[in-house]
Amino acid sequence: MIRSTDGSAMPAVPGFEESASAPLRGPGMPAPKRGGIAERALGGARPAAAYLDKLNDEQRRAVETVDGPVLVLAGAGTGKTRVLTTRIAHILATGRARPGEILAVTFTNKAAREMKERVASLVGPSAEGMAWLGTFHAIGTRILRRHAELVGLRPDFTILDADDQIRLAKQIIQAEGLDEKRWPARQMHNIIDGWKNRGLTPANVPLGEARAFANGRGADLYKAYQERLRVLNATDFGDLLLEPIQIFRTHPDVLASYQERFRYMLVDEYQDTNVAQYLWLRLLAQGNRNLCVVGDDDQSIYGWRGAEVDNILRFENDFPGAAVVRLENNYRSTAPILAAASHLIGHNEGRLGKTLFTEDVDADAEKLTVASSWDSEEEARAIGEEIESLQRKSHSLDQMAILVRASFQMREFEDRFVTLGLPYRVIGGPRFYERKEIRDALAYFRVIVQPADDLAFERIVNTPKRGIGEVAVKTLYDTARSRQIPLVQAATELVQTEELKPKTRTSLKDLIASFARWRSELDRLTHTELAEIVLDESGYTEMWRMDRSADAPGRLENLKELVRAMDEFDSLPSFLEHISLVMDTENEAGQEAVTIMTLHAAKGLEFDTVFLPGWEEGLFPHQRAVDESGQAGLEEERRLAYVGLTRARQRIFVWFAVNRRVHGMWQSTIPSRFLDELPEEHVDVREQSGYGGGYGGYGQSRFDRVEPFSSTYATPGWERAQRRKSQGTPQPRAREPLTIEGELVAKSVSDAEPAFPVGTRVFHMKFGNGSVAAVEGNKLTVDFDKAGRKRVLDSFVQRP
DNA sequence: GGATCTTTACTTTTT
DNA sequence: GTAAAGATCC
Repeated sequence: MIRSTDGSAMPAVPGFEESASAPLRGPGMPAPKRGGIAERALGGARPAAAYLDKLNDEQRRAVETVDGPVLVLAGAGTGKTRVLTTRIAHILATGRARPGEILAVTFTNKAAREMKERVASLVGPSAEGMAWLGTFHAIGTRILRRHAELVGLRPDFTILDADDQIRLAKQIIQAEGLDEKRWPARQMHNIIDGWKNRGLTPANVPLGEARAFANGRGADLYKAYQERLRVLNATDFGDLLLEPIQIFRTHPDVLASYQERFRYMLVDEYQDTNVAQYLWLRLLAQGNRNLCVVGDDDQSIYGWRGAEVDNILRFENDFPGAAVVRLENNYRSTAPILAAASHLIGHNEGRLGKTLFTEDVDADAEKLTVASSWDSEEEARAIGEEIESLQRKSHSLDQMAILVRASFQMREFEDRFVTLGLPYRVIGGPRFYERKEIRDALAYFRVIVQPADDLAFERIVNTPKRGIGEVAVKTLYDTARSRQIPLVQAATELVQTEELKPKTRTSLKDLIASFARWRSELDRLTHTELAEIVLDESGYTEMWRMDRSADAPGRLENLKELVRAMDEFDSLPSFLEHISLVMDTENEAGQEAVTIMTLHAAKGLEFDTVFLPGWEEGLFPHQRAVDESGQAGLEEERRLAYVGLTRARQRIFVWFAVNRRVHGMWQSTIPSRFLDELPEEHVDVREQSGYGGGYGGYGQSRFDRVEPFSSTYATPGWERAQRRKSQGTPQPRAREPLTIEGELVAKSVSDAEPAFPVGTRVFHMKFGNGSVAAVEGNKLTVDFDKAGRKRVLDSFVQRP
């Protein structure tokens, strides 16, 4: 995110709203209830201990139980963030620790930012000294940079994002001569990511799992991947946690220094921690055990990316004697909403168990509305009408949200709202820094700052098109790989030879010269000036200006936006450092609008009115969750429903469509089992007429039983995929000889004594046989029998 | 090397 | 149905 030097949030820059991340305190994140408890708690600086008055008994206990392990089970809307921030304020106010001695960890940058702001509102500017308040990854990076050399990295290592990781995985797969179709890079990335989430290094991946990928070579590929990262002086996101764990384990003195430094530790959203994060925390907490974790097992919805609800369930075992505080007093929702949410989540087993209650006894509180439509288009139309009707009763659009299970559902709402002229905003979708043009531009900057950044160089070497095609890139790679040098350096050497076609050679030479020039101007120009020059001289902006496609102007606008965003930082490296971790931009509040987002994205937010469409079997609970994770999957889906319900302050509309288009085919649906898990006494079933049938009164459900649709997955493609998965796959043909480490070392050592002295007969793939006329380091001048005199690299010739 | 055709996936997604 | 990535053709 963009922040000014004093740490306050900057107004969002226009254009950034396309990034569609949740606003800081825009419509999605409303300010606390006017005159409400939260607002009073936030009300400016006040004498010490006054902050405690604003808490209820349990919250106060959670704040004041400062020493020793504490588990705070905070239900939805029970003032979880307030407890965390007040606790920090309390520790500071009572002089137990200085700001720099508190470790406070969150999952998202947004949460970290909010926490810092709220602590600042309680304790004033000293909150700025909280250097260790941040995301797991930000703090991990900080630790790793300090001790990088202990794990074979330089302190200026680059952090690769998912895109880079997949490309790296692809290179490994190719280098190993595996069939890219059978073993997709994306899958390899997922597997490695999963291992890293579980704290597994290549050496301790369970044997069975290591075998599952690439005919038993899964762990080898992981190892190769890690080795590549070292060569690139890079880490991926998983390493930001794994490497510090490694350091802590192998260097007790380093661990001890951190255990001493962090006098108090706090963790937000503990139910979302994965094994690696758990191990990391446990190592740090073993010192003084002043660890306070806050979470809600009922809101654990990230199991699919490695979160272990078990971490929260077994906290008391890990930290015997832990104080457990339950926050159950809900300040957000009406009684019927809480009753519905509690009733639904009560169908899950294996909970720590909390019962939310509210002191708000509004006799007029609305029941939940459950309604159905003939199909998904009708559903969007009906919800649109509902929104307009609320709008006429002067409800703010900012206070309405449509929470969907899967992003494809958003489209029908968007289509409908465009027709109606109803303002909406979509949260989620590709982020600003994930856009192609932004990533391309960043790649240029990365190569300038870090010439060894091969992934960045490869990305832009032929973007815009400059005649450096597949063949040329492959030649670059071969050279780089065989000599263990970065691509840029390989390119520098290759252009001095005649390995490449003259045209290719010239443009590669130009590119390298450009990079050298830009790099030399790094100190002379401001980084924004340089950025503009780079984008201009490289022909990158020109490329989009020439592009006649509809989105080209928008992309140019994004590039301008990028340069504007860079202005907030004081140097190119600091900008790059920032964005690798904080791929996050502010959303301006702008016009009043309905929010459309996924249930996952909605966690932590609240709205007066919440629409929950698509409650159909197969979609919600999602078929795949049930198929792949069985009961556990179903329970996670139910928690997702719980999260959805508890986002609402006043009213909820649950919707389902009788027919929905699945992969382009209309299919009839079965109403979600979750509908029947809502308490009847708090639900108004809206009888729908107009599509025949109707429902209610007959069948097993209160909702119409419709023909079950044939499983989506009974399609030929799916079956093929299943067959492929289950079959033992034969070793695909080796595409190119494996480059073996020993050989490589031998080659680079050979520099001292030429492997091909003058007069040696050599063979070159392209130029045929010839004899060496001169040797200059690794460059040979060879008189070829047919092709004449050429300068080539020694790694391209062999003895005949 | 670039344009065009074909194939494939298609839940959720932060860092 | 659709969009993006990959393969194939020119």
